[in-house]
Amino acid sequence: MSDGDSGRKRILDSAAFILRTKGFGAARLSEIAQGAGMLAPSIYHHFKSKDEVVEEVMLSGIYRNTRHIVAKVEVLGPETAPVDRLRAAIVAHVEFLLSGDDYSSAVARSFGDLPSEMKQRVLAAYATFDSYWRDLLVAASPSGNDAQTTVARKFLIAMLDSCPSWYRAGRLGPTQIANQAADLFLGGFAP
Amino acid sequence: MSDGDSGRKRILDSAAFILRTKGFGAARLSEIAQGAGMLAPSIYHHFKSKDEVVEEVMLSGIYRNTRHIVAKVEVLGPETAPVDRLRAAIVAHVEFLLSGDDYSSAVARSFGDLPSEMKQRVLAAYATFDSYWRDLLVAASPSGNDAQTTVARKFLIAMLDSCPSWYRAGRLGPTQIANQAADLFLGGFAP
DNA sequence: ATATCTGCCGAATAGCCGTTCGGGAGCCTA
DNA sequence: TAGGCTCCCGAACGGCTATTCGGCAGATAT
Repeated sequence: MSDGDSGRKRILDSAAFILRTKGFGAARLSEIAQGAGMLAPSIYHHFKSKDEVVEEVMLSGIYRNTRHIVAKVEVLGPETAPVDRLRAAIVAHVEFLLSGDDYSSAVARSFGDLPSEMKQRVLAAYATFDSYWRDLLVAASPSGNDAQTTVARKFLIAMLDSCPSWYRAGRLGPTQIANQAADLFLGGFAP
Repeated sequence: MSDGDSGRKRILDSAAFILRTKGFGAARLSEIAQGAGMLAPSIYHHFKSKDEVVEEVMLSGIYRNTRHIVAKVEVLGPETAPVDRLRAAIVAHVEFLLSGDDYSSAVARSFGDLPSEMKQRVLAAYATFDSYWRDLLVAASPSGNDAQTTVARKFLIAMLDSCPSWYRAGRLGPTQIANQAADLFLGGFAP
């Protein structure tokens, strides 16, 4: 959010921050504008509506989150065990969320509250993200049961996405939380 | 929500349903009133403000959810292993959420979006619920590490609370989902 | 210097939503 | 019959918010 950035980017950065911290329902255009160093009407010079700003934040969040995870997984050798690929994805997702990326956190926080019309449009982009997780889980699944991995995926993503809502910088760093998430999901709490 | 109920209860039931399905940010007083079979101003005969309605829904949701879980756990004999007590709690929580209790689902969905002032008040009631989980986890924890069980608790509750947002009645019933949640959390995905 | 384009502001508007107020219908009590 | 109480409605108000519009400063170009 430095002053050198273009007005458009400043608006998106500010909106991502607001959506992450306050959620969609409490995101006011005036506050987004303030974070971008301008007043509310000035936003309309860059965007057609408030919803357009929000939608672009959501799409950016999904894209960059997906890119980050895929990169961290695919950097592993092709002979890496599926479980280790899944572990890498979990760690990458949590670290990305907790490292302070407002866009991905905004998605985790506000996606469920989006107006249904916008939600369906964003869902198309989300499908890429979702199916990547599906492939990872299916490959690593011992049982191979389809319904089970689907439910497990829902649980996993909900679990990981909750991080930004309760994590506070303290004794445990993002990497430790990320590894614990992987241990917990893969190995269980009381094996 | 039958017609025989008092106006006050009809309002609370309707509000719980709205909060569960649309979330706090999109909950309109007019829609709550409509679900209760009346018009918006009539609500003020029973409650002082919209926030008061919401707060009572949250408190009821927490109370009845806690009661339900505690009952299902404490019915087990005193010699039941801690892991089995934890398992019973997980199953009870998921079943309660998915059985269609709007109050507990409303808490799971809308608690994070509450205005901070109300949130702190509700948090006091939530502490009972939270500490019960803490005790269950500590007792069942193999490591006994405090920070680890705290993080595990956050992950667990987030995981379970997400159920109402993605569950659709179909092949898998609430009980099956509940058992799978317990298996997943306790045993892990790829042990 | 004139014209033009970009990026922003000030003022104003329209709509939605929570809230207030006065009153009316039904019912119980005396 | 008269009074009072419960529960609800109709109308209206005020505040907040997204949005529109006209204009102005600064940079750039001609």
